[in-house]
Amino acid sequence: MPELPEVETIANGVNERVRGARIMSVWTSGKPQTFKSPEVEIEEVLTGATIDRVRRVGKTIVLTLERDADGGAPPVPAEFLVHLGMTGRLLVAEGDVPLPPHTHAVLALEDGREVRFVDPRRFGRLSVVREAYLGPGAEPTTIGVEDFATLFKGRKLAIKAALLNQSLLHGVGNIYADESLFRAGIRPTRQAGRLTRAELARLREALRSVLQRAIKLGGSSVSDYVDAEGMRGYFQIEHKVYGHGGEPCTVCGTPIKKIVVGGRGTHYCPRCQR
DNA sequence: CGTCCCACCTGATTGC
DNA sequence: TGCAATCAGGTGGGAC
Repeated sequence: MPELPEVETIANGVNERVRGARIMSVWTSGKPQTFKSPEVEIEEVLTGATIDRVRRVGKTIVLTLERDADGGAPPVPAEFLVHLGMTGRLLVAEGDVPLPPHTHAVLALEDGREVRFVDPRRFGRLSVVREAYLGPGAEPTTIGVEDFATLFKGRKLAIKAALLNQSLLHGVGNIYADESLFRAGIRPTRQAGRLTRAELARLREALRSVLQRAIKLGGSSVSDYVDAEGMRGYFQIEHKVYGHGGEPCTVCGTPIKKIVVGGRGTHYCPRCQR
């Protein structure tokens, strides 16, 4: 479901609500696939900890934890990592509101509220790490033009597939890959290593502006995405190609094509994107 | 190592 | 209406 702008919206929302709150108890569902760290370890690290802050790294929501030194506590620093997969949600709710189906973790806070992880398809992952989490790749909203160009040098795969590779840039997913390639006028099937300097510069700028605009609008709500407060985003209104296969291009009127690149549905304008 | 493809899940939508 | 096929915002592992 969520890419960088959606994850950032959720992380910021959760941060505002639970920053400084203390976790009194933890419940986990026991679905093994959901937990990248052992459930007992997650429960042990989280229970009694204070949430120092919540931020986004790539597509991962990171909760930085703090503990009193005298509590028989595990070593600081510790971070709780929430990856939402396709359908994951991280919600803050009053404890007396019934748990939605497919809830896999509940952090009960001191004041009666709960942080809940809900994920029907179970592609999401929860884990704890003992050091500051940096993510697998470079940050697309701040990367410089030189570093951006270096990422793709000598690569033979399609630029669309390269944009989705989280160990190069992290945070870019299917929607924003298609939308940034459209705005940069680059066909998704082009070999990454064969883009010109000018095209790479355009792509970096398009990516950055699309991501920042989407963050401003609270992300894209394609089907059921909602932020920590249950609010939808509005960037889907500005999608030019994603989800518009067969419709006329807003720039030239040519029908938008939908093909498969790197196993993912890929939308582009055959006239505007070369 | 780089690249490709599929499995991992459930639910919504499409098509017969 | 009913049911099967198809598709979905992501990743990670195995094959080559």
